[in-house]
Amino acid sequence: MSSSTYSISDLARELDITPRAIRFYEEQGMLSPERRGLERIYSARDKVSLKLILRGKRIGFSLAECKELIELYDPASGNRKQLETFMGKIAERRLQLEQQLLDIQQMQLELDTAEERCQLAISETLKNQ
Amino acid sequence: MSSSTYSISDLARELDITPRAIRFYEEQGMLSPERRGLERIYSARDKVSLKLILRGKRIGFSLAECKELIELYDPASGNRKQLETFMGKIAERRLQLEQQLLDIQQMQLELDTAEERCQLAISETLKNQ
DNA sequence: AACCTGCTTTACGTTAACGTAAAGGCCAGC
DNA sequence: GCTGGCCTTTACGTTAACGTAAAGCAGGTT
Repeated sequence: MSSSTYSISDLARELDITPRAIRFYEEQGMLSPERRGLERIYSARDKVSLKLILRGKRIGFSLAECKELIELYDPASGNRKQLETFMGKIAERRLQLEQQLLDIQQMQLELDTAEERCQLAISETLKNQ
Repeated sequence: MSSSTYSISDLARELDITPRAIRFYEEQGMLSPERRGLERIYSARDKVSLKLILRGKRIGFSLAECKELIELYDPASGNRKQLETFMGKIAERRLQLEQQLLDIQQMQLELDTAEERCQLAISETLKNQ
């Protein structure tokens, strides 16, 4: 009960993922929770890692990339080259995002005209009934 | 040579995808090019479909969703319910994009401080040499 | 005729990110 | 002492989106 520890299902519920996923992330070396016997005991730090994973995923990073992301938060890693590499990836993803925005805007325009055509067709159909 | 027809490798080069991918899209019912014997002959319309697929993918749509997207451009499809369904998906993706932007901004902030800490650590190291 | 180039089909392989089933340990409550 | 819940491990299964290898046709070149 020491204020900020969690069971696996605690975290699963709170972060809205399955226990299986959490164990999988551990299997991939992204987490290493304490153990009480067999039971996993997660710390606040583990929770932060999990949140990083989820955020990374939302942005479109692979789990491997999310792992690098977590390692940046590891005090043991003062590696500068890695940091720069990673900032590069962030930049890439930014460019991708911009492209996605353009794509969405373009689609929006096209859907607008498609919708017009569609509604026109519908009203024509109604007339002839 | 009738002005706007293409071979599979023409399109592959131009759109920067593999012939294998193009055939795969056909296998999924997203394309149905003419044939001259066995050889596939692509029209301008096929090219548009391919571009729609690629744009859809960039936005993060699955091929199945891209297929729906293409069907919206099919004159045979004046189906309104489908259109509304699809506009819904677009809206969803928009929300996702907004979340992605927030995530990236958040990461950016955190990386900024991480970078500071890192450079501080580096300069400390240099002092001690 | 031999060869090369580009196209074709068939079909098994691959990667990521888990899902899911089977089998069992540990403890609270009835 | 048994049931129910939550935890565990092991291990095979799944989906998407192609990759890749094998084998062969068809047409132009040397």
